[in-house]
Amino acid sequence: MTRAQNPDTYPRIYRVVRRIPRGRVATYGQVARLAGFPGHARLVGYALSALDDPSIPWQRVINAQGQVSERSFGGADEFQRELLEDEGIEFDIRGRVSFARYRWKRGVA
DNA sequence: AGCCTGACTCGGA
DNA sequence: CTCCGAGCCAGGC
Repeated sequence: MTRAQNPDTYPRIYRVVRRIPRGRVATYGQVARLAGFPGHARLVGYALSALDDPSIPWQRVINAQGQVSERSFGGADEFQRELLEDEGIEFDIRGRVSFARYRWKRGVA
């Protein structure tokens, strides 16, 4: 069965994202793995793009390079960075965050 | 059905 | 460290 055919797929992803603490970040691949879909990072990005629930801290999910992924639809990436900076996360000159300092270690918050 | 695209990642050059 | 190509799933045409 494909993920989309399973109505529980997106909720599982959202449940994981919801556990990311304030001031921490996780990668798409990390979320996919924790949700039970190892190797399917794109599925997470897809699920988040379809997200409409404001209670989900989608801004804490970034790519494996430690950067906020750029959107085709303008502004959302800048908004995401602002939200993260408000949580105390710092970006370097290249727009990357330090995983050593901010990466969410599942459960060990 | 085939082809393209996108909020991705990884390994090799 | 950066750049490419391949592998990945879902949606729209």
